[in-house]
Amino acid sequence: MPKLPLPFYRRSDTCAVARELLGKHLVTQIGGIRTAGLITETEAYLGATDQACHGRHYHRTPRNEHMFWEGGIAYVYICYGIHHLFNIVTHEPGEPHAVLIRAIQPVEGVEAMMKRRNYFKPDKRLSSGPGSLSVALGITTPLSGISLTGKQIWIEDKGIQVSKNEIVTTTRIGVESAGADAQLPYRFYLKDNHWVSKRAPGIK
DNA sequence: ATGTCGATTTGCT
DNA sequence: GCAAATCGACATA
Repeated sequence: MPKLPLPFYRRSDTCAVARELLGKHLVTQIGGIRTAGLITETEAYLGATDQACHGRHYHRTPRNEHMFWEGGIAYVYICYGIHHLFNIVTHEPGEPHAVLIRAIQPVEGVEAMMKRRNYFKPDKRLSSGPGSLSVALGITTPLSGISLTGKQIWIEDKGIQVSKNEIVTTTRIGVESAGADAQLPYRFYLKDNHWVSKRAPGIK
């Protein structure tokens, strides 16, 4: 199955990338183990002008350096000291845009995911939430900056069609400190899908 | 140097 | 339902 090519990521419309990633497969081949899941939930972070984005005002640090690189690479950072959050960098070099992958539905290597997570039974918590899916797929900060056309992490299009009315668009999680930008509708998830971290109020 | 807080998860009260 | 876990960035000293 072919990997999504670089032009898919190198667009300036990061929200479009975030929406189109829904229904695609996120695949990792780490430590000789292949694991994959269907992307069910994403968030867009729109660079210099987005107050919730690590790259706001083009502010550059060792942690967020990879956000400024070319679209089509991984940006992995640590949150709350323990969680490794996986993002896909979009846009041209110099514009710190990215899509946070917030949840997946396990498809391949479920046994390996359960082992990594120390679970004995499949459970929604296995990979619904950005920190937990990173553990399930074996994604850690040393992988930040690697290409998504390489041999460790990539996206595959399985031809699953996601129509507009199957996508819930709502506000991002945990960005209260971003002021007015916390209200921006930059979070997307598959309606009716079990493997989503949190549902928007009143939406099944 | 020290303290606070975050794109979160978990176990225990 | 709450608080601990504990890295990197930043503010204050």
